[in-house]
Amino acid sequence: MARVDREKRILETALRLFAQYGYKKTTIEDVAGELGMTPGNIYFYVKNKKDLYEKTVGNALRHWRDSIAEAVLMEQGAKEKFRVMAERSFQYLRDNQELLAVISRDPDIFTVTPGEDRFYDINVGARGILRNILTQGVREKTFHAMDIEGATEFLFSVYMMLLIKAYVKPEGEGITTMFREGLKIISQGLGK
Amino acid sequence: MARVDREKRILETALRLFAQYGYKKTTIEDVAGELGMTPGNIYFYVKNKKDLYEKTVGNALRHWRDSIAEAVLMEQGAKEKFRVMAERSFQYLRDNQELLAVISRDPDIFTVTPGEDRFYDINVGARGILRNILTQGVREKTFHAMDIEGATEFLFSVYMMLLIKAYVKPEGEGITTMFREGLKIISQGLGK
Amino acid sequence: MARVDREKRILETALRLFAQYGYKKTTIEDVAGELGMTPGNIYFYVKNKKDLYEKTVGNALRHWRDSIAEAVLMEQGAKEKFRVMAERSFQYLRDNQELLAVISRDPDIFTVTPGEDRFYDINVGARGILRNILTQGVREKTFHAMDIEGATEFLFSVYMMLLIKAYVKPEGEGITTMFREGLKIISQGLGK
Amino acid sequence: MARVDREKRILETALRLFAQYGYKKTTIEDVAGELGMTPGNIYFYVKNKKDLYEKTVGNALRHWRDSIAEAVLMEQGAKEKFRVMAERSFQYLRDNQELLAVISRDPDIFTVTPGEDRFYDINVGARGILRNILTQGVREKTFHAMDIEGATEFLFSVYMMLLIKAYVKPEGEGITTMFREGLKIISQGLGK
DNA sequence: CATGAATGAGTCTTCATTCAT
DNA sequence: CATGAATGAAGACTCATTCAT
Repeated sequence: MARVDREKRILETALRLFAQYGYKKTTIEDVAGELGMTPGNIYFYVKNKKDLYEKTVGNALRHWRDSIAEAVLMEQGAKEKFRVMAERSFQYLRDNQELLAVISRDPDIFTVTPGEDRFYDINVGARGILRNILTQGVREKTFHAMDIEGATEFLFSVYMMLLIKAYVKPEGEGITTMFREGLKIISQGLGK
Repeated sequence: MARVDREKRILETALRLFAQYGYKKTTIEDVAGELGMTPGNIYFYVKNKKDLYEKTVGNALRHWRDSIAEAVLMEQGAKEKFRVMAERSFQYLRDNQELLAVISRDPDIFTVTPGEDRFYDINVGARGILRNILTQGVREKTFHAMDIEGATEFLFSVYMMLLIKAYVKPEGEGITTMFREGLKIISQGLGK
Repeated sequence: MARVDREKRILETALRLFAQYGYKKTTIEDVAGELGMTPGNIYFYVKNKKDLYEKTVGNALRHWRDSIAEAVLMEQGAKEKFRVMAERSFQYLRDNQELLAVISRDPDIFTVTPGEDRFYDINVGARGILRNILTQGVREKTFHAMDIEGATEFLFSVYMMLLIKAYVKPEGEGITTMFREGLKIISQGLGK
Repeated sequence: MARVDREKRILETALRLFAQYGYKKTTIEDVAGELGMTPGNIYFYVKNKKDLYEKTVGNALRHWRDSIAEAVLMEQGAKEKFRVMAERSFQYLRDNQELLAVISRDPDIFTVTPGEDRFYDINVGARGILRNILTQGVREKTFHAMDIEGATEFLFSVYMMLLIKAYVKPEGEGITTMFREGLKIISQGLGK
């Protein structure tokens, strides 16, 4: 029990530091120091610096994806599901801006490279949620007919970009109008 | 003359290496070696590594912006200008993927932070082109009424994102359908 | 009983690992892991890493020496004894190549340093067997007259070297002809 | 000129330290400190710690081999050449016991592994000298007929072993008689 | 007896930067 | 202008060893 707790604390601390300083500038010593332990001891829980990073990000992504999936499950219609998905993502990342900062520094996290993907299953899961909603919407005739794969990828990317802009680099209030306009354009383009 | 030429060669080489390896992993020695000179000598042209990076990126961005401005000037209608702007960006970056790769690694390049902006004037110029087109389109009633600032920011970001996806991280042919679907949604949302 | 058994298993495992990786690269954790125990627990049976090494080697050398002594006891003539000694060494080490590998990595094992010798008594015992045979051979006039001490040391060293070459670093079949030629030269030089 | 000199000094110092402490326990800092330079600067001349070791040993072996080759060239008959080769090796290593110590710690230096050999050409060269002498001796009927390859390998190994015993681990005066007896046996076995 | 966890001292290696020549 | 050489500070990683539980 204790072991798992300590590992959890390490991953949380690492997430915060990676978010703040980036991979290169975050040292193992930083992480250890913050937790009142020694650098060497980190290696008891983690193989590598890279391993620490990957465990940290994977962990955070998994929580995020699960939170969204859970929220979507409670709705019925495609439009509702789409709205809830957007809202929950928005809220979740508002409360977990460290994850967002890490994503913004390393957008390859969401790149589904054919073959060797660091977070393959998580990525597949995240896109799967969106894909299901679009599929349902087209079937219900709530959405225009569309190429599901392409639209999924596009919306996923646009949405992540918007969130990053919104939270990570808040350029004054301009962000709000950008948001509003962007969603308007997307909605007009998407729905019937 | 010689001095300027040599500086130009340095910036070109640096761009290629920053694009390929990123800021941290590109060493001054890499740049020097590629040019057949010594690390020490680089410091004759540049104050430090960060200075080299900023000169390199600024230089490349300026060329890009000028190329687009020039193309837009030749057209009359807003729709035409919009189309030409998109096309020229597309072509220019197809031929200068190094710039794109650098942008993709450091998206803050386009963040217009009030006050301390590394590439403030270039960013203002680039957005200015798009803003003018949208303004003209709304005036001509070719486009829906919209909040110009917000829409500019949104479209600018989406377009950069699409280009990065297209050129920097080509995920097979999936990118093509994503492109098609994305543009369709945007067009439906934008035009009347 | 249990205690002794566990210690025995530790020494056997350690021998295998020291043989494969050498002293420095063999970690206490390696040994413990191989046995399904923890590094800390090793220290219950052994004072030190060095202590582990010395117990391990000493143990293996003792078995080897005893096996040879036993075989030699069964023969009468010096020539027979010499032959049996060589054969038994050959066979024993063929079945215990780990010991050989350790010797080959740390030939000082056989160095009889006056005073502080890690394996003094074992070394004395091993050479004693050979010395007795030579002494008997000279007395029986089966062998040339010789300086017993010098010849013992020489033959002991050559024989160990041959075995190491044969088993530890088999350089293809070249080793066979080297063996044949070497023994021929030695025999011609030794016997009448 | 200066560069080569400094590299030479590094290799000489490294040889002394590797001889005294072995590969693992010799630190880059030791080498640098001994020369009044910083660890980092060593890496200006050498890629790696392993690279330093290999350059060091290769350099020393080459000198040794050349010295012997030179001496052998001055003699005519096979017996003379054999004697001179032995003598010169003996003398050379008496004056360069650091090389000998390194060899004794890492006998694989002389292992001609099929394919990837760290000191392949030097090994081939060294054995070549001995092989030529044996060939000539057999042709001149000064030596018994023999398998040249096998005999070369055997004598090479025995000789190296004797030298190591003689210089690296001098076990009192016993070594002298061992030497005498060993050479007597070998000579009786070799010559007619 | 055994273990999990922690420590601390070492060691290699990288690289931006400087500067005498 | 250019170079070769040097520095110094940082940072990742290893592992023997200890000890409370």
